Amino acid sequence: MARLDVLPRAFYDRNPVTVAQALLGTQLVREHDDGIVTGIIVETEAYLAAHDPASHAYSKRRHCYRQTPRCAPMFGPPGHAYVYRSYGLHSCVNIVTEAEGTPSAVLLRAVRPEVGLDVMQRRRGTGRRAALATGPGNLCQAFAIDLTLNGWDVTRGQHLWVAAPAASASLQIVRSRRIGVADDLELRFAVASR
DNA sequence: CTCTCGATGCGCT
DNA sequence: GCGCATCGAGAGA
Repeated sequence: MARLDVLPRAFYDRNPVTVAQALLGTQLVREHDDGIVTGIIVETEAYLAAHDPASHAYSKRRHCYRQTPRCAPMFGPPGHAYVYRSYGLHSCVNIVTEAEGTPSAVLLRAVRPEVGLDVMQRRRGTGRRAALATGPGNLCQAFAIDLTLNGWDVTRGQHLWVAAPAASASLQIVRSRRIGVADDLELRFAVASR
C-alpha cells in the first residue's frame, strides 16, 4: 500500500471499458479513523458517456445526457469518486473516467479483502466473510465509504485511493451484463473465481 | 440452493 | 409521486 503506487490521473483518463478492466487486480485502500482497510478489486462495471440510458448522467425523459446535482462528479475530471445513495439505504462508489465534460465512470462492485478484515467485519456487522465486500453497497460499508467522499480525488493517496498491483499477474477476466440494468450490453467485468 | 419481498431516502420531473 | 446501478431475511425445494 505504498503511496508511490497510487494510480495517477492518466490511468482514469481513458475509456471506462478499458479502465473497468484495468482496475481488476488493483488495490483499493481506505484510511479512516477506525482503521485502515485494503482489498483487491475483483468486480467492476462501466457506465458510458455515449448512449447509455442506465447512466445517472443520462436523462431518460429527455433522451440526452444532462448534469444534475447528484451526477455532477461524473462530468468532472477523471480520478474522482462519484458516490451516490441507493434505495435510500446503501452507498455505491464509482471512479470517474475520461476528460472533464465527458460523463463516464466505473462502478466498484466487489473487493477481495486483504487488510483489516476485523475492521470490515465490525462495520458490516456480519460473520459471513465471503460477503464482506461483495456487492456495491456492502463494499462501501466495509470500506466506510459514504457521501462525504463524493467528489474526492482518489489520486491524492489520502483517505481513499487505488494502488497498482504488487506484481501485474495476468488475470482471467469474465465479461457479462451489468447487474440490475435492463440492456444487453456486456459492461460488467470480474476476475474469474478460478 | 432459488425466489420473493420489504425497508427506506431522495433525485428527478 | 415514481422509481431506483441494493441487501438480507424468510420461504420453499
